[in-house]
Amino acid sequence: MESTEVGSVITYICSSSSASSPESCHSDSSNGSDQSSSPSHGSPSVHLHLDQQSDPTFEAAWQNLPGTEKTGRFSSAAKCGITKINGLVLLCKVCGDVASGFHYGVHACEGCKGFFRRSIQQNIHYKKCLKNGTCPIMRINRNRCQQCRLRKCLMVGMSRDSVRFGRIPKREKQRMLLEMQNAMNNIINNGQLNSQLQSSQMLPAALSLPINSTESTSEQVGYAASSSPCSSVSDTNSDPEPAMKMDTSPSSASPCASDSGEEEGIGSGTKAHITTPMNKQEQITLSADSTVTTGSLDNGVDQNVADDQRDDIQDAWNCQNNMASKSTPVSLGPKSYEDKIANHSTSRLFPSTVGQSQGTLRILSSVHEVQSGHWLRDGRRMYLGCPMNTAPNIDSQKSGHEVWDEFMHSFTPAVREVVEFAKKIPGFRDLSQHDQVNLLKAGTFEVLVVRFASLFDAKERTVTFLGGKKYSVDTLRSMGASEFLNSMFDFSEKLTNLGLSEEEMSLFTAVVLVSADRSGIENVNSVEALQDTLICALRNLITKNHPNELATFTKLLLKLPDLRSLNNMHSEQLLAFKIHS
Amino acid sequence: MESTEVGSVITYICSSSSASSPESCHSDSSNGSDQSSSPSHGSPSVHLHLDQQSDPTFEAAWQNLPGTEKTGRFSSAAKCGITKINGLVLLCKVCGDVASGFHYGVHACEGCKGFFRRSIQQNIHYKKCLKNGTCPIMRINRNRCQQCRLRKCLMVGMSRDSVRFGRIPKREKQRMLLEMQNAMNNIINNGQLNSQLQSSQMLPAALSLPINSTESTSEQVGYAASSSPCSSVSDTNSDPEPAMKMDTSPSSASPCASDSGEEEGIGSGTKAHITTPMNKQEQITLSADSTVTTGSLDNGVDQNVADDQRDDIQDAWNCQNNMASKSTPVSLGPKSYEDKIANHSTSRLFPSTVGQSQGTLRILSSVHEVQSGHWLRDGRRMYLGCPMNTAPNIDSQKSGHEVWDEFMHSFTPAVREVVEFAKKIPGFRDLSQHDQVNLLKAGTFEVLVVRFASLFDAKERTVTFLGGKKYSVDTLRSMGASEFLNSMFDFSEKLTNLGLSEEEMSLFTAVVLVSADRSGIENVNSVEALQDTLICALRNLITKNHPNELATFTKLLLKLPDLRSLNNMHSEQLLAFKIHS
DNA sequence: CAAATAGGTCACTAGGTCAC
DNA sequence: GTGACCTAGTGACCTATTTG
Repeated sequence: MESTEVGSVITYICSSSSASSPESCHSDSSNGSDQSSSPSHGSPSVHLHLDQQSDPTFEAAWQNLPGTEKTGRFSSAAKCGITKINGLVLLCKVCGDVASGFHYGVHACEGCKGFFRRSIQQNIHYKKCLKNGTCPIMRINRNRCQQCRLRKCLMVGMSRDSVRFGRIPKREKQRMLLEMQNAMNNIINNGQLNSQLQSSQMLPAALSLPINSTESTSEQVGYAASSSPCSSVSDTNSDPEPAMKMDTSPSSASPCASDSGEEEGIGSGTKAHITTPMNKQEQITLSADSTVTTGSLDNGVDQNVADDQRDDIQDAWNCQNNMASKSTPVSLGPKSYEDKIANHSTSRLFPSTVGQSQGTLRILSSVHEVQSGHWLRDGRRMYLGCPMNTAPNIDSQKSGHEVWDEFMHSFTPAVREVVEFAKKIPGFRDLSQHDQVNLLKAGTFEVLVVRFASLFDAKERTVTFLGGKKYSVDTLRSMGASEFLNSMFDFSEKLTNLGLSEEEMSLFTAVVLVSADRSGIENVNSVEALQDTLICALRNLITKNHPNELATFTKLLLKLPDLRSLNNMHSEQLLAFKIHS
Repeated sequence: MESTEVGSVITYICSSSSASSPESCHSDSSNGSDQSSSPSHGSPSVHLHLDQQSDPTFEAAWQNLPGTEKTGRFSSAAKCGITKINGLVLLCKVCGDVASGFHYGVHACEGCKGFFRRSIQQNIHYKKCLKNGTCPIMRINRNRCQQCRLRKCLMVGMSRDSVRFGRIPKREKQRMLLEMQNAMNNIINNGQLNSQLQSSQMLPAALSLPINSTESTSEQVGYAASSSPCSSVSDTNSDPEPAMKMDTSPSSASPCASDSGEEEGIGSGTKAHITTPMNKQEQITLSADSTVTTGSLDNGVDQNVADDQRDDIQDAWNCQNNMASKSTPVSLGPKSYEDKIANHSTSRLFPSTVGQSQGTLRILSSVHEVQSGHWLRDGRRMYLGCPMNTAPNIDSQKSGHEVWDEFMHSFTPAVREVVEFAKKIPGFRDLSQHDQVNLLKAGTFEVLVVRFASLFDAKERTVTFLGGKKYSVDTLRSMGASEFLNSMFDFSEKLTNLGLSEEEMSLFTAVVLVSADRSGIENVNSVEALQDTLICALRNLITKNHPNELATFTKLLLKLPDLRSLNNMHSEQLLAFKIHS
């Protein structure tokens, strides 16, 4: 059921380099192997990765695509078990695995093809599903419930009657191409579609998209998933009020108050205030509020904040990801926050010096590509692995699309908040754009961890999801990433135990961001200077508020390396989930 | 994380003996029925026994292999529950028994497979381990502690999500085979089998092997590559004097002096003193020191240090790597520090949940495996990428073996020193062995970075290698890893600029070690308590020595996240170099 | 013919069984 | 409970067949 829906989304993966996958190619048809989904069913849901190798026929259409440079390496593409259209790797409509072709009327992988064949050939009646026939069918669990798998096969349109033999008619190919182009265009030009894409891209989305998370009523806000589709919002330039309250009011003491006078406080100008849900109540409030907030979602696009820098940052980001996004809208897709994080580790893992021609290498890089493109179909996967999500997939009976939608809504605002928050940190905007972007790229996750620390209840061993539901660690653990979870709990517990006030937390958060990994920073000295200022302010603030200031301050600083480790674990976890398809 | 480490080892076990289990062969495919590979995750750790029966195709290639005597026992190999690749019997990643296949994402024996299945099917909660959850899991004792066995299963990556059905892709098989052949060839052709293996194991080597780094004349020392092959050294139990001076003399002020009296100093008992080359002179001094010390190396196997715990740690390590090393000497090889570090990132990258059966996945996993197997032939690669080496390979005209030998000699002492240093940190040995080992595994690199910071001359942009030669950044950069290099320079510069005294440096180093990544730590509270004590001592010391103590102290703490990032970059760099083959 | 797919094959594994 | 065996599947490859 859901894969398809998801399917409504097109997953374009930019494989700049190579062919994505792997495997042994054995089908000669390389390029244009597309096949569309002629069949009514699902064509729209073209799951695919953008692969460089493309069919000359369509080449023109895509030539502008970033990362489509042809290396010629796999141009043959021939004999690949992978089905591509124009470099777009198609995914199995049943389970999301890489499709090997158009089987029984649907793009499917070898596994689902074989399964369906056996099922109909022998007219097998599988034993009843134990879960009411609601099992999600994904690559990793497709073998757990045959009944549901078969149901899914039928649902997405597999049928003996839909078999298509022989070469793909040019017409169909053409049609398919058009369809894809339209989809692409929509993504590019349409504010809405965006919502889907953007959400998937997290950060960029946050940067360029208005969240209808709407203004925050008073305190906690918007993190809760707003189920209202943001599709209605088309104004990409509008700058909605950040879901997180960026308090500039006097109510929040200047974080940089430097009473001790040792160093000067940070500029008295703007002050960034990040509202963090520290207590249980607030936690709950959070959800409640968001709901409230949600009410005004659609209309609440906040145009007030003139955001001169937003675009710049977005651009910078694009540059970083070197996707030539501007010219090729499609590229927007892959440039996701998620990607960012993943690339984080990925890029380090496969530095330029590496991803060469070697077999192993090539494969790895291709995986990289693939993965980067998986944001869509892997949303689910990420969803599975990220406790920050609105709800674990376990109890989800929603369609993949709904789940995805929720997921995206739950995160976009938060990420955007981080960006907004950063921009209000005195001195942050004085850094070069390049450095601002890099700090955000490296530090957004860490900031979010700090901010959501209270959602992890170490005593009860539960995690309150952004949607307001609580889940036990065991439940979550069953979804994997247990080590990461443990670390998150440990961190959250320690941080919470410090009992920081909101302003202290805000200032600490600023320090976290400015302390992000320095690799890639142009002007390290500037960043360091800013960090010094912030740290000084933090120390002063804590000194003022806490009796045993030093200990608290020190402990706070010691949280930085922990955050760094969590960040790394998360990157790897993400990559894992992405790859795990 | 560690699961991998485990894996990282390639165990070539002479099947003749082992064969613990085997027996009933039932799979028809006898010979070539290997499976290898693929596996992702863990595979690297291709644990295998060399089995005689092998695929005729490859037979020739391996016939010379040591331990390949044919017993004929498994010659039939047909219908064996044993998984082989080319005659190499794969071992269970959980207990070391002979693997019957790739179960739940990991090569496992029938026993562990069944155990894991029952555990997850019935969601059994085993009763708590009586030994703190530190039970080593080996074939002979795997049934003694269910909790630990399950933990180990999870640790090595077993997961329902990692199931792989169907046949193993040819490519992967092929690749795996090649890897193994290379490794084997290296082992076989290279006389210094041991030296290679050992060096490749770094830490273990350091722990168990006497270094013949020979005496150093007066200046540069010990770390300097001693070209003498250590193969001659057979006394594994000898305990050479650590090259780094572990000063217990009063000369070095107690690092934990707590004048301020805010907190108690660390126990007045043992004091760890690490001599760090901060200035050029000292740099030399360092060498001198070590030299001096080194003088007693060959003969001076320092037996004084009654090292009761050393073996324990070694054992723990072995256990961790669960290679049944004891019985099979060869297995010792792969358990390397290098591997450790690499696995660090590797394992995180390809967690159990990941390495699936799917194409994309599978490939990744195989890469993972492959890489793990690279410890040997990649030694060179690491060499290339690590500026800490005695000399960059650029000017090296030596044979690969010599280079490798040098490399290993240059590092072994340093790593050993870290271990020795750790043991002298007041309170460190009070931690559980498991935690001691994990802290060392996670923190050794960071400690070395701190210690060698002065070797990076930011102003001149040169790096003084352990052999005493200086190289310009540009020269080094040409070998890749420039980002990493830059970060190393940045870090070193900042650290050096703080102008810390030796004792401050030592204490800081202790803090670094105890602040290592906590994931995988059993008793976080103990570690934290120790850290608190050390930090307090550090603060007091700095407060005493520096006017602007707070700033210095704060800056020092801010170095911790930087170190963490460097550590991660290094892991990735290592992995990259390894993969880059 | 070349391009593509249905179906066949069989290397492989999850789970079930049942003697210990 | 454990783990050697067995069975029902699973899915990577390959071949036969269809179609442009």
